[in-house]
Amino acid sequence: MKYNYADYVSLFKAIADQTRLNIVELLSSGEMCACQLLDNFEITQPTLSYHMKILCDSGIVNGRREGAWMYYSINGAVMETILEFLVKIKSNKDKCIGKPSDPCNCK
Amino acid sequence: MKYNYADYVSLFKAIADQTRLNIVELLSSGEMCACQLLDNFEITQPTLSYHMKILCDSGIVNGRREGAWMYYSINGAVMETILEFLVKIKSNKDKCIGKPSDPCNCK
DNA sequence: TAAGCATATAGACATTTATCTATATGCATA
DNA sequence: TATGCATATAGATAAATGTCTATATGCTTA
Repeated sequence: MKYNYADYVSLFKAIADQTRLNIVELLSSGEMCACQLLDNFEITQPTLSYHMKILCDSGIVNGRREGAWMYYSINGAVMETILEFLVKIKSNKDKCIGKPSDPCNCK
Repeated sequence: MKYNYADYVSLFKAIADQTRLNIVELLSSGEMCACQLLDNFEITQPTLSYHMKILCDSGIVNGRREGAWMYYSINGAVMETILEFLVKIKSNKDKCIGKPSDPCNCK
């Protein structure tokens, strides 16, 4: 899948929230159902549902329905995509050997 | 430096904005001064200043004053910290061989 | 020291976000 | 099929966010 700029922003937005980052951490140890997740927070069920929608829409989390239950898990491929993006940003500078520190040419 | 939970949230918040993610990408090719950055956007100088404060406060970007000018650059160590955090989240699941898929025990 | 430029801060404001309560939907089972 | 449980959606609302204009601060140089 090809990611554009706005996609990356929505990926980072998805994990730029205390509750959602916590959810992602919980899911990192394996699939969990919504009610199990809910036990870990002081939020209402509709609020969890709202957060899960944001996480699923971003692609970071996969949802799987099994009867009445929803099971959620981390999407490893999307995590990999984020990692590659950050590695690229981090290493661009390192690769640039002997870059002249251009003086600011503001008039 | 030791990072806690709220720190990671503020790191992701810092790059969870179109303008700021763009700034970070620009800085990935090396140090730039504020006025150079400003040229790349359709925002006012105070708005850039607001974004740079968020990026610097998070730690992702370093600021260096040289007379009247501010020079900004990526903080590689902090980028590395983010990467390690995401790698941990991604790999937790992979490491878990033969994990029983616990049935949901909601009553 | 006075003027000018680069950057930061303050205050106002519109938009977005996270949360709740109430209610709808949809599956399972008595 | 009627009831109950798991989850989703709608609507309201308070707080946070991103942007602007106006102004302050602070360095540099004529």
